[in-house]
Amino acid sequence: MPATVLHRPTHRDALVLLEEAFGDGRMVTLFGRCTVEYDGRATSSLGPGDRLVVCKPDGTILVHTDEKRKPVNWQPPGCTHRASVRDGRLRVRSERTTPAERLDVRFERIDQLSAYEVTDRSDLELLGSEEDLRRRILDDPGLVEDGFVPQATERETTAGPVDIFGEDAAGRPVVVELKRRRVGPSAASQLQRYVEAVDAEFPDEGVRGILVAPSVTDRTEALLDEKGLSFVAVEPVAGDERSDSGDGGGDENGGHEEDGNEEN
Amino acid sequence: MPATVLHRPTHRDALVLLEEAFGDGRMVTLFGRCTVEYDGRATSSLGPGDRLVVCKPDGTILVHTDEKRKPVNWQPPGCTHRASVRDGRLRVRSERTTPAERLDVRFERIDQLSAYEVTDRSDLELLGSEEDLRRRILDDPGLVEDGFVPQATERETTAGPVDIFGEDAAGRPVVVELKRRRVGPSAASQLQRYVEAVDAEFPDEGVRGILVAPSVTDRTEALLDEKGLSFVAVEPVAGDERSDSGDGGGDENGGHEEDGNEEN
DNA sequence: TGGTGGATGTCGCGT
DNA sequence: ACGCGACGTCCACCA
Repeated sequence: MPATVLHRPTHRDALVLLEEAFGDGRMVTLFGRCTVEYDGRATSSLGPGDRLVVCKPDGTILVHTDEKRKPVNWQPPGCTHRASVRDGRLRVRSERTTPAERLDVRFERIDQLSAYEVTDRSDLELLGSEEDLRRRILDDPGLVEDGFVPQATERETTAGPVDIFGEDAAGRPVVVELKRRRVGPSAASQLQRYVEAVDAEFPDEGVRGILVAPSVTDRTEALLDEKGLSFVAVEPVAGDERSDSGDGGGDENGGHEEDGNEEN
Repeated sequence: MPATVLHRPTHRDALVLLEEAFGDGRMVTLFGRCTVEYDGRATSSLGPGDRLVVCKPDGTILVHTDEKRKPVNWQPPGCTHRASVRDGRLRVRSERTTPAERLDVRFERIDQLSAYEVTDRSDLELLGSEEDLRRRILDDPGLVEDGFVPQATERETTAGPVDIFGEDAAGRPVVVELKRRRVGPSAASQLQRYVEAVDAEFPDEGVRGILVAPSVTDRTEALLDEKGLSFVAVEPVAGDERSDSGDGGGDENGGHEEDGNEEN
């Protein structure tokens, strides 16, 4: 029984299924009119409205409105959720400690409650992260600069770990900070902190700092100049100069389409 | 009709309701076994598994597994979603430009499809943000330092906007950076950037920088010292010294409870 | 458990 | 549209 659904259940019927599902480790979705109160790292209050509430077996709760990618309220994994009926109304409460946080969802009307058996899970494979950029640089250090020799990754300094530490053609220490996308001032400051820390380790050796990213903003460029730091433009993945390549077919007719010969 | 649900629909039946719902501006949830491909700012691939897919009328798509608060895949608001059936299988595609991004969800099995009419919406009221901390300081500048006089908020500098700009008792310029929670090295660097920028505006006036937050990490403390910056401990909301007050009742018995006299 | 930094971060606000 | 910084950021990793 992969999915159970109750249409416009009473609050008591909803309670029964909810507790069953919480016990089973099933994922639950609730849709209806509700209010939400949160207290913990901050405090928030949300008046009545129609929302989708998702309860995961790992303790996560999400409250979604019809807009935006982020939930309007939530509780992170590891929380304990509990359902009850007060004054004839369903209430879902989620709590945790460290930090102490509580979320209450009170339903005025329940349109639908579903419980899902979740069995399978695959791992996400992702390409284009900073990790991929690092691999690219280590494969071909010349992308940073001719004669650059990487010596360590995540090298510890008093200011924190340096993405890539190495030497330039002249044998001077080089600190490389990697970013997978266009960067702002904070990246320049981060690099500067690392360079200062390494500079204290290697006095009078003229430690250099190089920011490697697809691009930088103007203000960041100025900041780098000011601090004597460099910038080198590299994309996180090889052929990716945002060339908008691919999509070689004029398909994608809108409307109601059933079956189609186009691959992809 | 606030909620429509199809239990184990055929892929074609699902298609019909999906397109109807996309057209109506209804919110949709799909549960079933699917694969997900994403290409855009990065590239990702997710093998078969049981997931909850949420499609919002504003163009948002979320793909949730049974774990974690963040969706394993998603598309932000403003995207265009479209459903089709290929080789007898439902596919939901979401696309946008700037940046060019595409998400494909292909279903192997559909356990449930629901469409919800979302009518009402209230605004979230939140307490304890940096904004609240700012109000606290402006109400009582002595929290920062005796004799501190705020002169401007969000004051522009070449390095960006300063949270609170003012003068100390001796008439020296003061840059205040606010953080609602315990801070790390990046906040110290941010303050330093602002102080340098203001210092260039007021040469030889000895511009001061003060970080106002609940607390700082050790390394950040050292960083502040090194740069001649100060730290002042202030909570974002008044009575909030994380005193763990309240909860003055031994209620909260677990288990199946229907109705209860406890308020709250 | 806390520190540190990445993220397809998202989001709002200003230019 | 881009720049910039906040966020109840979340999250993995590591001491």
